Amino acid sequence: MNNSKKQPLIAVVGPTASGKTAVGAALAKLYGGEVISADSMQIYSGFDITSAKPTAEEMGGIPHHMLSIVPMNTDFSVADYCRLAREKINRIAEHNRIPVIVGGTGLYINSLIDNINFDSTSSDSAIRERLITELNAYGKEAMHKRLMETDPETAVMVSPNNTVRVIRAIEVFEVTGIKFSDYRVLNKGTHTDYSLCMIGLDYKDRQDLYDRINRRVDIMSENGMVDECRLIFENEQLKTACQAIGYKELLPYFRNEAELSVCIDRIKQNTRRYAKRQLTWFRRDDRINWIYLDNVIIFNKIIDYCEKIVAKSKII
RNA sequence: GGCGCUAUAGCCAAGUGGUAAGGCAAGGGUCUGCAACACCCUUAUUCCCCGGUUCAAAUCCGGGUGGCGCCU
Repeated sequence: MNNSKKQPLIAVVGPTASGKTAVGAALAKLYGGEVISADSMQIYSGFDITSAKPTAEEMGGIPHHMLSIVPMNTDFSVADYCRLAREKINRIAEHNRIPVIVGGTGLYINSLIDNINFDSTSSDSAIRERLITELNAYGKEAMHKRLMETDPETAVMVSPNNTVRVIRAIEVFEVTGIKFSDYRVLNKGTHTDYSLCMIGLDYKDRQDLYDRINRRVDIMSENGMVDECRLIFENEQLKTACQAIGYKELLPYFRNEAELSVCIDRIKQNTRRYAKRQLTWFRRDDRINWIYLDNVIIFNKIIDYCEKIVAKSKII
């Protein structure tokens, strides 16, 4: 009912290599919008080929935001993403244009549209470093036990092996004095600021997606991914960006510890697994209208489907 | 043609008389400041086939079939 007051927003989501880039740009063109990328690796400058950043041609003259906005050697987090992306959305809205979120990083997208609150300081790198030192000294079971004492709800949910989450939960408690389980509830967005239309791209036959992924890795390789990563390997001190698929699998090759073809196969495999994880993230969101691309050969057909979905959502 | 070795999941395998380890791949799931991260769960009623011995066989015996190696 008060949907009309909310900012309309289109989101194009899906696994890697499903074709989001082209669809996003086409929808932005169709509705007079601008694209906001939601990709945790395309955020970094450099890594143009490796992270499959849209080319100028693919952007088709449509403004794209949140691409190449931070140097590779800096830390970046969801909180930073939400803050910056909201600024962009507000500016686009002021010009009465439609923001089109396009990306595969589920955490970024959900945090943004579901209004999760990251404002209160609840991160402290000094404390985190100390906790990691303690983890190395006492072991993961000891850290998990410590979490169990202060916050059993979270401890039960998180395996002792999942040291990343265990440490974060302890960190939140030490910084804020609030249990992570309560912190989650407190910061949970109670509403969305947007009048949403979410479109998901996928393939009914998983093998079709995997074939696309394998092919794309070969193409990226032909287009200079290896040289791009080698240059970064030789010149940069990466922080968060060192997790990029493509980069980390090539490291053994740069160190003369593995053959290139083995590393390329590894990139394909890790990309496939990543796509699978993306799908489990997005599948649980029933706001998403899925389009299955298996037998769709003509691109405009996809856009026709999208148009119908957007019309039905009545956000515009 | 003769001799020897071998056969366990999609792949690599452990198991040599007591009721099928493990790894990889695959599938499903979790996710609130590193998320292209991290983690969790599932996956052989059966061990190439046929017969025998035994309370009990993937394991021992005989035969067959496939693979590998050597000899002629």
